[in-house]
Amino acid sequence: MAAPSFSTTALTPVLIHLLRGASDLASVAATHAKILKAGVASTLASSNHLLAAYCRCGAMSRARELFDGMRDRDVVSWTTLMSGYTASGRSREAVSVLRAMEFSGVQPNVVTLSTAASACARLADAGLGRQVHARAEVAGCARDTIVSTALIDMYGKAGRVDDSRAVFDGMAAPAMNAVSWGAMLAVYAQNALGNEAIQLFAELRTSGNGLAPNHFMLSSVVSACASVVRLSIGKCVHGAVLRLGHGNNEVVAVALVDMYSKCGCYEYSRKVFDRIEQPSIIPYTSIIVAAAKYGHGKCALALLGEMVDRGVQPNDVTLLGVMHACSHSGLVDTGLQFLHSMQSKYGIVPCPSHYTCAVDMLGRAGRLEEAFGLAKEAQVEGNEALLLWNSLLSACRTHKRLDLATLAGQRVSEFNQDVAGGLVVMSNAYASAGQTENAAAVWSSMRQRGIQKDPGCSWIEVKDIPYVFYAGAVSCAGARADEVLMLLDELEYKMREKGYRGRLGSARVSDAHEDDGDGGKGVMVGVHSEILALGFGLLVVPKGMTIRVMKNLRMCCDCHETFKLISGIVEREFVVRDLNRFHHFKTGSCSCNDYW
DNA sequence: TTAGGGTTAG
Repeated sequence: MAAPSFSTTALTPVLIHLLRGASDLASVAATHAKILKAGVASTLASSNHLLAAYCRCGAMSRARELFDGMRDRDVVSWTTLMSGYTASGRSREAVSVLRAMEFSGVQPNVVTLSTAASACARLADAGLGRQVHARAEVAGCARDTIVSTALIDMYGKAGRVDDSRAVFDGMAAPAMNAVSWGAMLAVYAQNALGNEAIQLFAELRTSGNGLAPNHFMLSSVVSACASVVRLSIGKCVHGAVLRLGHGNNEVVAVALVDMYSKCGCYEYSRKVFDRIEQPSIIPYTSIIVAAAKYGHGKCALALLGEMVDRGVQPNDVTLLGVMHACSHSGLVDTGLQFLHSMQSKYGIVPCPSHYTCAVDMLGRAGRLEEAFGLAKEAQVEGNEALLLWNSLLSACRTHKRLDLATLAGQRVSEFNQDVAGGLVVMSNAYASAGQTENAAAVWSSMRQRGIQKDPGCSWIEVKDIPYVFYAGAVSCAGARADEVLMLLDELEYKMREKGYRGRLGSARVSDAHEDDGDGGKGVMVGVHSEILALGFGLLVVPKGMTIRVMKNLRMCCDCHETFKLISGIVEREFVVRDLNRFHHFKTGSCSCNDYW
C-alpha cells in the first residue's frame, strides 16, 4: 500500500484556521465535512482540533460522539472534553470525565487539574474540590500558579475562605501574579469580608512585587467597600480607578454605582452610571436598585423605559428592582401592574421574591386585606414564605391591626426555623396596641426557647474608622460619651419647644424593635442606637458635611421623627441607611415623605 | 500546540 501523501497526514493550516475561527456548529460541521472529503487522516491532533471546535460552540453531544469514536485519546482530548462540559454548565459531567480519564490510565496534568478545580468552583462543591486538590498534591502541581488560583477560586465559591487563603499563602512569591491576587481579593469580596479584602489590597500596594491593580482587583475591592459600607476607602479606590485608567470599564463602574448607593450617596451613583456609554442590563439594574432604595420610583420607571428603548431587555432582577422602587415611593398600583404583566410584557414569570415585594408594598400602604389575599394566592414555600409572612406581620403591626397580626403570626410560627424576627414583630404589635403584658410574654417565651435576635446597632464612619453604637450604650464614643449625652439633652429641650412629646435620653416605652441583647429588658429600651450615632456624628463630623448613619434594623417611627426634627434644628443633612432603604433628612423632612 | 485561573446588579 502506498504511503499517504503529505496532504493527508495532518490537518492543513487552512483547515486549522477554519476550525479556530468557527464559533457556530454549522461552520464547524462544514469544516468537519471538508476534512472527511479531503481524506485527511484522522490523527490524534486533528481529532483534538475538531473536538475543541465542537466544544467551543457548545455542541457537546457532537463533541462526545467524536470523543467516543476516537481510537486514541491523550490528556489533551480528555481535558478538552472536561473544559467543554464546564463551559456548557455541565460541571458534574466534567468531574466524572476526570474519573474516567484516570480509570483509563491517562495522568492529569496542570491544565486538567485547573479545569477540574474550575468545574468544582462552578458547583460550589468544596468536597469534590478537595478531592481535586488532593490529586493535584499527588501529581505535584498544587503549587502551580494556575492550579493554585483555580483552587483559591473554588474554595471561595464554596464559602471556604480560610482554605482559599491557605492555598494563597502556600504559593511561592514568584508564582503569585495579578490573577492570583485578584482571585483572593474576589474571594473576600464575594464572601462579604470587605475589611479583609481592603487589608489584602493594602498589602498588594505595599508588598505586591510592584503589581499594578487591574480592573479585576479594583472591581472586587470596590465591591468589598460596599459590603462593609466604607465610603472613604471606596472614594480612595475610585481615585485609583481613575488614575490607573479603568474609569471606562463597565464592571468597575457597576461596582462603583453599587458602592456609592450602599454608602448613602445616590448622586454619586448616578454620576458614575451616567458616564457609562452603552450600559448593559447589569448597570441598568444596578442604578434601578439604587433608585429604589432611595424612593426614587419615577426615576426607576424612567430608567426602565430608557433601557427598553435602547434594546436592553430587563430580567427578573431588574423588575424586582422596579417593583421595590414602586413600593418605596407609594406607587402601589403601578407596582401591582408590574407583577401582573411581567410575564406577558417581558416574558418573565414572577418569582417568590416578586410576590413578597408586592405583599410588602400592599402591607405598607395599609391595604392589608389585599395583601393577605395575594399572600395566600402566591405559591410560595419555605424560607421565601417565612419572609413573606414576616413582612405581612410587620405591616399589621404598623397599621395596628392586631387581629390580622395574630393570623400572620400563626403562619410565621408554623415555620420551625429561626423565627426571632417574627416574634420581635409580634411583640411590637402587642406593644403598639398597648398590650404590654402580651408583648412581655412573647419576649419571655423567646428567652425560654433560647431564641436570640441580632442586637440592634448603628454605626458611623469617622475619618475611616467605624464607630458602632448599641441601644442605650454610649461607651463607643469614648472620651466624648458625656458630651454626646449633654448634646442629646440639649436637643431634646429644643425639640420640646417645637412640640415634641417623646423622650430621647432615658428609657422609654416604645417599639421593642431594638433590644440591647441581654434579653432581660422586655419592651423597656433605652435610647436607640441611631440616635447615639447621630449625637456622636454631630460632635465629630464637620459642619457642612452630611452625617451618614447605618443601621442593621429598620428605623422606628420615633427615631424617624426625631431625625427630622433635629435636621431642622441643627440645619444639617443626615442620611440613614436602615435594613430596607435610605432616608435623607434635610430641613426638618425626609426624602421618604414618611412612606417606607 | 489541540486543553487551564480572577471582576459587576438581587
